[in-house]
Amino acid sequence: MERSRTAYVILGILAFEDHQSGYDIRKTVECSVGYFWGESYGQIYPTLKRLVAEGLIKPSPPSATARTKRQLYCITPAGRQCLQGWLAMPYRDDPPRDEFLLKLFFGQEAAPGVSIAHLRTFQAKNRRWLATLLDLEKLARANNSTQPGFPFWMLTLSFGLAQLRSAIDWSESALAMLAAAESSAPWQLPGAEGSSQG
Amino acid sequence: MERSRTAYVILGILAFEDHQSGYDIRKTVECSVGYFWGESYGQIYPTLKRLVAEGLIKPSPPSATARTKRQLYCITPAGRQCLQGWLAMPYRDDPPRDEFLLKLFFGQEAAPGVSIAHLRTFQAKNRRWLATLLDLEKLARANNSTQPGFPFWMLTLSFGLAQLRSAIDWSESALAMLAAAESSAPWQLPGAEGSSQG
DNA sequence: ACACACATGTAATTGGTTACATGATTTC
DNA sequence: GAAATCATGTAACCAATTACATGTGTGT
Repeated sequence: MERSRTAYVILGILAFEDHQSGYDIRKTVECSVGYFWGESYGQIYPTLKRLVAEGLIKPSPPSATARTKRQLYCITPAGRQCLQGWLAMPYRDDPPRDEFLLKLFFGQEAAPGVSIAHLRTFQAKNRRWLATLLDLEKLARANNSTQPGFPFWMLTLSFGLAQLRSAIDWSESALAMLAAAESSAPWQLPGAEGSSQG
Repeated sequence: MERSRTAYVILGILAFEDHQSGYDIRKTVECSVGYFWGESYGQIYPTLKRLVAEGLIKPSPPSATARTKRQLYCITPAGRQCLQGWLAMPYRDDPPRDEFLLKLFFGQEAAPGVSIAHLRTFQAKNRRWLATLLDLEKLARANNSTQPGFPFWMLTLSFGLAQLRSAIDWSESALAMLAAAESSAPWQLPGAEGSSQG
């Protein structure tokens, strides 16, 4: 019963905006749930066919005004029901995987400066994300605030903002700590030449 | 050059504590980086063999006091160097994947109460994690505070604590919001019978 | 006609989990 | 010596990415 979650993402996206192509769906995913979910074409197109075969979505007839051959889809009642069923099931936690934290954890084994560099990258990425989400928020408030799903979108958005702010704050103090430690005590590395001066 | 990260996790673990078996390593992973990384046996054992073949780790001879046949390993100088090389490379961001947020995002399509239930689960899980990390922190401060890697461990730990606290705070307000919305306006679902009172 | 971006699709690969099978140690 | 747990390993499977191949529309 439990299949690839790509199917449900597609259903979810089509549920609040019908008549999208695979390409459209990918883009919609990117700029709505992109902060916490991703889908690739290699996953989307096959799934679209399967969903059609199962009657959960159907190709929508090209509208009179359409001047391209792109295949658009819309969700069927069965599709909505399927989506609803999935939503009601307990969510599953994907295995945690954060390579940044992993490298930081092993920081003692790294050459001097490595962890600081990672931290700076991390900080920059998080700031960029923060800016993106803030833009998105403004945009959403302006254009979509009457949509029925709006409160839920805002919820996930505010989660992202909170996490990012907390991550950025943490990275500040972490950087301060590492910088202080490095200048005061350029620690020995078991197998690295201790030459690079502070 | 870039291979499965399992290899580096193993190297990293052995780098600060030698003479561990595959089983040990798994356990060590779980209770050190478990908050943000996981490894399965199916991944660890084959990798151990490969690492031996490549000379990055080696089986340690059973000590005189050992009374079991478990195979222990230690890291070689080449292994340390390999680890160091990997640590110095930019970390890669794994594709984001958070099913909880996904379901919350589609909350409008869900039956009443579903999102609230997910939120409560989320909150409970986060509180449990928080307790776990706090325990871990106490333990680490008591036993390992003189270890050279300690500052880095604390860094990842404090990151986890900050993220969890922010997540819990958010979940409080999110729950409040949803509860208010549900009681004031039990919204219509497009395809659900609108019977359930309150 | 040509170039370029838009759009769709597929095949190969992979990193990883799960489930299963089995052996070794301890405990009662 | 039977049961329970510790420990090692493998085989099957799977979701998902990547790279690639190709078609389609648009602007010049």
